[in-house]
Amino acid sequence: MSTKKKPQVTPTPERRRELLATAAEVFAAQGYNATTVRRIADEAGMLAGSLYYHFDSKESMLDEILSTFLDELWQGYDEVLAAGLGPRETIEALVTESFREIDRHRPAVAIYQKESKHLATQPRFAYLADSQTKFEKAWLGTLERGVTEGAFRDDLDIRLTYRFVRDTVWVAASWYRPGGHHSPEEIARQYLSMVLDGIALRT
Amino acid sequence: MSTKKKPQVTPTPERRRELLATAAEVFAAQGYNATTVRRIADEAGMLAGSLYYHFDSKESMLDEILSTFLDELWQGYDEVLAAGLGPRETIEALVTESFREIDRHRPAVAIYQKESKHLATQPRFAYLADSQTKFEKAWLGTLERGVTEGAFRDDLDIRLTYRFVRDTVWVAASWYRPGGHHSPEEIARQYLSMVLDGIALRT
DNA sequence: GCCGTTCCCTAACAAGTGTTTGGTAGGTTA
DNA sequence: TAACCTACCAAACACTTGTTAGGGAACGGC
Repeated sequence: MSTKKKPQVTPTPERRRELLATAAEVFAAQGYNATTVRRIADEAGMLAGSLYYHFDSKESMLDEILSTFLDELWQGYDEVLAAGLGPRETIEALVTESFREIDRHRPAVAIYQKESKHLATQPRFAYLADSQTKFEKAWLGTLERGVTEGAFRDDLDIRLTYRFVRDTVWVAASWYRPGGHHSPEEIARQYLSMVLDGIALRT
Repeated sequence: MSTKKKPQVTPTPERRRELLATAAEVFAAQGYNATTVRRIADEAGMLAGSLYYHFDSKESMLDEILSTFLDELWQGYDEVLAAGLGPRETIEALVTESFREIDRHRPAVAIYQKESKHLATQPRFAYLADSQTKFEKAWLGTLERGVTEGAFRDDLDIRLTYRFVRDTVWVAASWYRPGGHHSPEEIARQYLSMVLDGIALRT
């Protein structure tokens, strides 16, 4: 009468990632603080207390979600930055890589967008602030290099430009859905086209 | 022995706006769900229960903050849309007006950005969904008109363009601080310059 | 002086929160 | 068969949450 259940849900390291994935999904949808561990457990088909067999706190789930994402992000970024490309090509590669990360870690990116600002003040999440500093150095540095080398306009406030480019890319995580009309690369291509050349028709 | 207190803090309708302003500030900084009424009361220099003399719930504070903001926003938008401007001029006016609203209602905008998505599902906040529909109609319509009239490029996914423009503008609320280097109008000018003409140097 | 209004405090409530403890079904190993 | 480990459940814990009820100080009008 009862629904048949798989005798063994999944091997242990796999199961952990599954639970983190569902937790990330709920965190992204409802917000971290608005999400109860009972809700996560519900979504995972178990009871709240059972989560504590796999993780030692709700916060450590969030921690693992964010740090895993950032690790992979910087793996990609560092590769791009070490390639020795020109400013324009570097920006293009960074934007493309960013959209790939959004494609792979959409919930994590959404959580990062919403919560990182006030999380970064807590010691446990200090790496968020570190990452942001590193992030700004990479992007802003590339833009500045682009201005001196004549690739980018010099009549704009460079910090405004930085925030402009940064935000346009990462906010996409709030509406992006994997399996949509466009691939991450296609979205990156069009975004780059808009950011670099504008949406107005050249006359 | 007790600290001297102002006999009357402020007249009654003024006081209400003061409390909403501090509440909005805390909501924006910490997130709505992460904010306790005790924290708001603390910031306002009173105890939690005392807030309920002015408002009947925490949710109604949020409601009033958001609806007040949206009312004023649409007042400005409707004026622009009724002016009968061309597509490019309409976009310029909408962007400028948006940055003015961010300047005036920064906390409300930040809250709206973070919470509107999952608030819109609740009946009480149905007006958020309505507003978003109206918003999309105005912006997307203007962009489409601009494409057919030859003001904007026709080789871009128009919905992608819409989200691009919309996001670049409103995300600014997350970093904007009134009294900074640039006025809202100056920020709007530079943003429009980037969105319309791009950040790459024309050759 | 008395009354009423405004605005806040004190103290508590019930519901919901993250977390812990002890137990146990089922599989694997010896 | 016995011992053991994995992955979960059942039930409770301490605490925080939004909210309420009753009271009281300050002040103005009469």
